[in-house]
Amino acid sequence: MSQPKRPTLQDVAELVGVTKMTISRYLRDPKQVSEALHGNIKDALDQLGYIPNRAPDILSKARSQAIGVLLPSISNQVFSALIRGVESVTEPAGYQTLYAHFGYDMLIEEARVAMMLSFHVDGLILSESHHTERTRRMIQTAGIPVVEVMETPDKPIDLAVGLDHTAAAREMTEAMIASGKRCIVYLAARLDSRTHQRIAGYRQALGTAGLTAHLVETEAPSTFTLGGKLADDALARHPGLDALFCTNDDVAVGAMLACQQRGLRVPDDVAIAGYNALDIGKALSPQLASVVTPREAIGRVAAERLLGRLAGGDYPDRVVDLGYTLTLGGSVYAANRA
Amino acid sequence: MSQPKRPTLQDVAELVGVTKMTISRYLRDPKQVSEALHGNIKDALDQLGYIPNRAPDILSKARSQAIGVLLPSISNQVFSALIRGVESVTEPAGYQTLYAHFGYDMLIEEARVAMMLSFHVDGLILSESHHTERTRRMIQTAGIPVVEVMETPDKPIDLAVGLDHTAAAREMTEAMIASGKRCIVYLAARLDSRTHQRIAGYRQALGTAGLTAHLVETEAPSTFTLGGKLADDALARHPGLDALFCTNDDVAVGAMLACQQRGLRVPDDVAIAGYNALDIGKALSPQLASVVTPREAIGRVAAERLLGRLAGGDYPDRVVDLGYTLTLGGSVYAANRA
DNA sequence: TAATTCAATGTTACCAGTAACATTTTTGTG
DNA sequence: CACAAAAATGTTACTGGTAACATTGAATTA
Repeated sequence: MSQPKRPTLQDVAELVGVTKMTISRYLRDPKQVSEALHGNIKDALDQLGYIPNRAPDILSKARSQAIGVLLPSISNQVFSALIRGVESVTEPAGYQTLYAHFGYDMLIEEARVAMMLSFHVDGLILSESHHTERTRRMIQTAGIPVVEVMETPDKPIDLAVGLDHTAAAREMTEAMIASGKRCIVYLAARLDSRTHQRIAGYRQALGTAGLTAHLVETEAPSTFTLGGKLADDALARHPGLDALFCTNDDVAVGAMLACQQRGLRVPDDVAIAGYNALDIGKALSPQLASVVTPREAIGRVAAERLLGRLAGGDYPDRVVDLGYTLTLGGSVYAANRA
Repeated sequence: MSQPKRPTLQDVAELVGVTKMTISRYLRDPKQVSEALHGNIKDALDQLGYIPNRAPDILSKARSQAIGVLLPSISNQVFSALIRGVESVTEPAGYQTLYAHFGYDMLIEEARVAMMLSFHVDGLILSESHHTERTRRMIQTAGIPVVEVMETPDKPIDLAVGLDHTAAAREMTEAMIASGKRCIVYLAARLDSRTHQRIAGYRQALGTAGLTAHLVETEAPSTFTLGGKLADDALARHPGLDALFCTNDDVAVGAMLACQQRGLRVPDDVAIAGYNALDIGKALSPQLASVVTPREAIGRVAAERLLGRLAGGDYPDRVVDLGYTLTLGGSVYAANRA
């Protein structure tokens, strides 16, 4: 259909009557070119519809001016704030941001990392801290900076920014115990590494208090309706339960609605806690108790450090812990109840 | 840190003792290389940690084997199914899928299209049907196939796969009227083109029935808590309202919870309808009435046609309408109520 | 056994932007 | 006005995978 092939800098240069180097300079920094040419170059660029082409200078090992972000799942509310934080830094710095997702699967992650590297991204943000050996080697070989986000791994590939999920889950469990609950069941969906860390924190708190852990778990990805099913299972298997600690807010919302539909009062009969403090929790009555994670800040700091590395910066403290807070009013402590 | 620079095909070739052309052939199709060499090549590839490099053949106008997908917002539940559909086609076909998001902003979309084109994606999937003139021109100039998804535009850039939002909203409104509702208020958030189409359908149905349209709207992006606020506003401004048609399920869930917290019975006092049929709607009681949109199918068909175009295929019927269905039981008709 | 065919591998050229260096033009100053 | 300094523009070389064509050598056939 469109016969006039994609124009090159050469085409633009010929139209203006200069060499392509001058056009290249204009594109990178107009101040390097005499003002007299600005108008002509702009017109020619516009007339031909020039589209930048990163391939040549990616090839001659300049930089791509792009960073890659790998997400376990696109369309997960948890990551929208992370992305906002990342782009609040990369955008003004003139870096493009490319996304891919790997469905919580290390082998797919490996393939996605290979793709990102095949496009010569200048840096990577990974949102998991468990990788295949080949993934680590590829990144090492590519020699680009990497930031692992969300967790605080013992052995980061390069840098890491996150929070201590074990501590957060422990503190939430302790709060439930402090409110008088004695039979706290943990509802777990997809058993990724962060879920395991949360379960560990939950177990620690129960152990210290001399209470028993009860897990109701599934490999299925978490959804609201799954939360309802898990709550039903928990009530059937542990009739004496007086609290549910859910691995995330999706499950918690489903669980809370299911409990209320059975006529159980929250938090008096059953306390319920979630994780991540999504907006939906605030729309419920009582409001959902949850762990507030600093996702936007994590994205921002991760991007700052990544770009810092690209600028030659050094970060001796390779792992940053940005902490968390708890919102307990509502479905755990009745105090703030509407 | 890693001084041994990224290995090239040349490095691998020298290790094996052949030319890089042989390695290139092995990578693209091992059958083209004698079996005797397979083991050696594999070992060398592994030992050096070779990472594919798309820049050279992108440059020499071969293809990138990647397609770009532009989403209004990453982390929107609506698009997870779309992506699943897309990748169910692109993955087996050996195409990589790159994502970017533009926050419902045509100018940001323009920048993202430019980025995708600067990386020489072979095709694009756009999830909006309104674009800047420059965006259209760039795509035209690049000469790559494009599929616009979700809507059924009158003048697609190239191909389009979606559904008729006006008809869907009209039918949902008609169903509410048929159930006896007379004062149906539309709750609208972010006024993107699909929202406008839905509002048009809502107005058509009301007009035909001789009823009056009432809009409560905001430019803010939709959230669950926003749904609650909009419902409160609607109840204050239209005390006689007996139904709420919400522009999407997020708003509808917030609205329904807010109504129930005020002691209103759903659907007897207030019927509530959403749009998109997300999982959360099924966790509510009564279940949320909604418009079921074939998002996964849209993604699949869009990707099939995009790859078809790349293979030289032609599609005289440029726009495909994949339809919709309504789920009415629950928050509109009490019939299926739990 | 010579001629033919084909599989396996090698050779060459190419893509387009830009870093580094070279040259030309303009500006500034005594 | 001459000459140095600075600004503007030009020239050259480089990047690495692969299409297209060339060559080699082994197998097959008349």
